Amino acid sequence: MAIKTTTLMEVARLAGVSTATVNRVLKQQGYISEEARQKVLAAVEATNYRPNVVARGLRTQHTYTIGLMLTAITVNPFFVGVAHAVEAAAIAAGYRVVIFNHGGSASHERHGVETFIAQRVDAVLFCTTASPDNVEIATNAGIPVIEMERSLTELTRSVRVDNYVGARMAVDHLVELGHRRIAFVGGDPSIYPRDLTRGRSVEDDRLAAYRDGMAAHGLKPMPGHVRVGTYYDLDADISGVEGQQHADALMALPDPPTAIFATCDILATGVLQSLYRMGKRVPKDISVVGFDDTIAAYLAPELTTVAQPMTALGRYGFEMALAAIEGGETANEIVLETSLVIRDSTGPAP
Amino acid sequence: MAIKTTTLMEVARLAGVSTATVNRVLKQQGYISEEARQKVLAAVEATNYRPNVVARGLRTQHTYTIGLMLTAITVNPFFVGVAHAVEAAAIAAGYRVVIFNHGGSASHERHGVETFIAQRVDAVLFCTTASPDNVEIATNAGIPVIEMERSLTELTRSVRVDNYVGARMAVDHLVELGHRRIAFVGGDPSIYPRDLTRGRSVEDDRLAAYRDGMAAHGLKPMPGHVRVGTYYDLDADISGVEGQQHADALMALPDPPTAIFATCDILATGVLQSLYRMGKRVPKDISVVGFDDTIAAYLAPELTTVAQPMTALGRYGFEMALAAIEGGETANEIVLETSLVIRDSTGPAP
DNA sequence: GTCTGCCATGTCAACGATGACATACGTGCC
DNA sequence: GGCACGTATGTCATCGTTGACATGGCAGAC
Repeated sequence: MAIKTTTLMEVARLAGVSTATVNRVLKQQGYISEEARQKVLAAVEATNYRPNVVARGLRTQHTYTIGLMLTAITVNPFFVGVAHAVEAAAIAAGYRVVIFNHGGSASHERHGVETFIAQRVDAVLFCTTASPDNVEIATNAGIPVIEMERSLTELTRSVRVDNYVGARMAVDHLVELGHRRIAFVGGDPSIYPRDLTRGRSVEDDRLAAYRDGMAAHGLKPMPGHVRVGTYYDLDADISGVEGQQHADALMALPDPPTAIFATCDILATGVLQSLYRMGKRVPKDISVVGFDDTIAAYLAPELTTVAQPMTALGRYGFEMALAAIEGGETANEIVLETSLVIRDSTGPAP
Repeated sequence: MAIKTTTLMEVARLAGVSTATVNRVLKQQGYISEEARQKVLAAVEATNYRPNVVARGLRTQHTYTIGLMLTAITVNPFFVGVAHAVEAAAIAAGYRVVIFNHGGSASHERHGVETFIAQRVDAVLFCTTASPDNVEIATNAGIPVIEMERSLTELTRSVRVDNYVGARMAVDHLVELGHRRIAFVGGDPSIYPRDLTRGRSVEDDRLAAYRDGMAAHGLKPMPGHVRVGTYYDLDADISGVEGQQHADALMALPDPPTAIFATCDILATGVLQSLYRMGKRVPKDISVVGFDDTIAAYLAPELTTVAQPMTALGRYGFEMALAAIEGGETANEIVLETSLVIRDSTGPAP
C-alpha cells in the first residue's frame, strides 16, 4: 500500500485558494492576507499535510541530504563518534545524512558514491577515503566533497586532526613517567594512502611522532619494539585480535617494553586483553596508551588515550560542506588539536 | 553549484531515440532492437548518465528508502550491530536506510518520524520505540511499520529476542559454577514501556528470568542484590558509570555477591570497572555476565555474555518491512533465540 | 479621470522518469 | 488483397512543489 499523501493542491482546494497561496503561507514569503493565512493553516491542520520532499527535491534540485562515507562503523567506534557529530550538525541545519560504509574496499566505496549521486545528495563527506578515484567521481558529478582525516586529492577541502602532536603527547607522557622501553603498535604506513597535499598519512604522522619523541629524549626503540599491521581487521565484526597478537609478540621479546603506545583504542583494547591473560598488571607492570578516546577507552582499567575532537571534526566537516553548498566562507584545510586524557592505564615505570 | 546531471532526455537525444526506448533498454523490458540497444548503451556511457532517484521516486511513489529509528547509537553498541544488520539486508535488496536516534525522547522520535514521512520512506523500523503515538503517526500516514525488540502497539509486526530464556541461561550458568549469592543489575521495569501484546517489557523478562532461575535452584536473592536503574545514561556520550555505581553499592553490602548478572554489556563494563578499582580479580574473586555480545564484551577480561542475534534481528526486521512494502508472506511476530557465550569473566565460585 | 504603486492572488511551466497508449512496419496466412 | 499478430518505437500525461510571471483590485497623487 502506498503512502496516504495529502498534496498541496488538496490543501489549496480545501482552503479555497490556489497552490501558490498555500505555498506562500507555508514559506512565509510574499503578500498574504490574514484571512487567507488562517484558511490555509486550518486546511493544513485538517488534512495533516506534510510536504513531499521528494517532489521538492526534484523541483529545487536541492535534496537537503548529505552523504557520509565511512570506513567501518561496526569495527571502530571512532566512526560512530564522527557519524554522530556530523548528524547532529546536519540536523541542526535542516539537513539529513545518509551513511555508507566501504569497509576498506574501493569498489564498495565506488558503489556508495554512485548511490549518493543517484540520490542527488547535496554534498559528500568522506571519513578516510578508500580511493581518490571515488572522490573524483563525485567531484566530476558536480557534487562538493569534503575529506575528513585523510585527503587524497587536490579537489577537496579537508579537516583533520594533528596526529603528529597527538602522538607526541602520548610518548612524552610515558617518558615523563620514567619509561625507557616504549613500544609502538600501529598501522603500517606503507599500506595506507598518503595525503596528496602533505605527502604523509595518519599512520606516517603517528609513527614519526613516536620516533621523534623517543629521539628527543635520547631514546631509541629497542629491536622489535615497532610493530605495524593493518590497524584493525575490517573483515571481522569486532577487532582487537590484532592488538593481542602485537602484545603477545612484544612481551615475548628478550627486552619487553614497560609501556606500549597503540595508535587506536581498539588496538589498545587488544593489547590490554593480552596483558590480562598473561597476568600482567596495568599500570603497575606495564603502561598502555591508546588513541581516539572512544567508548573502547572505558575499559577496566580505563584507558589513557589521545582524544580526537570528534564533535569538532564532525561539525567542521559539515560546516565546510554547507559552505560549499550554499556558498560561504571556510578554510580549505582545518587542522584540529588533540588532547591527552590520562586515566588508569598509565603509571610510573616499574 | 548544482549537480551536473545528464537526463534521460539528453541520452535519448544523443542516441537518436525517444526517452521511452532509453527507458526500455535500461529497464530491460519490452521490445528493443539490438541496434537501438547499442546506440542507447553507447550514449549512456558517453554521457555518464545516472538515473535520478528523486524524479523516479516522485513518479513511482516508491523511494526504496527505509527509515530506521534507534534509541542511541553512540551509547550502546547494540544499536550499531542492529543498524549494520538492517543496512546489509537493505542494500542487498536495493534499498537505502536512513537512521534517526531519538535518545529516549518521544518528541525527538516524533520529529524523526515526521522527517521519515516527509521523505516518503517506504517503511519505518523502530528499534525500541519511545512512544506508541509515534508508531501511530507513521501508521496513519500509511507507512508500514515494524517494531524491533519492543512492541508498543497492535498496529505492527515485530521481531524480538527471547529475553527470558536468555537471562535464564545466564543465571543457570552461574549457579552451575557454584555461585549462590548472585546479584542482578539491570533496567528498572517500572520505567520502561511494556509490550502491548505480552504485557511485559524486555526488562520484565530479564528480571523475571533471574528471579525464576534463582528460585528454581532453591536460591533467594540476598537483600540489596537486585539493583535496577535507567539502564544506561542516554544523555551521556558514553555510559558505564551506572554499572560502576551498582557494583560499588553491591560490594559494600554485608553479604556481597560472588557473581553479578548485568542485563547489558555496557552495564557489565561499568561493573568490571568498579571491581578493577577495588582490586577484585575476575573471575577468581567474582564472576560477571553481560547481555548483548557487542564490541563492549571484548574487554579485559573478555566478557561472558548472552549473545543477541543482531544480524538475524536486522535481517528479519528488514524482511518484514519488505513484505509489507512489496507484498509477501511473513509472520506477524518473530521471536529469536539467544545463546550464552562463555568467555573469561566467569569461573567457579570462590 | 488616469496613472503609479502596493497588495493579494492565480496560472502554469518546469524538474526527470515512467509507462499506458498509440502508431507503424513487417511477415505469414487465408 | 486483407487481416492478424509480433516487433519496434514514439508521444505525452503524470507524480507534487516551486516560483516567475500575469492579473486585478484599490488607494492616493496629479
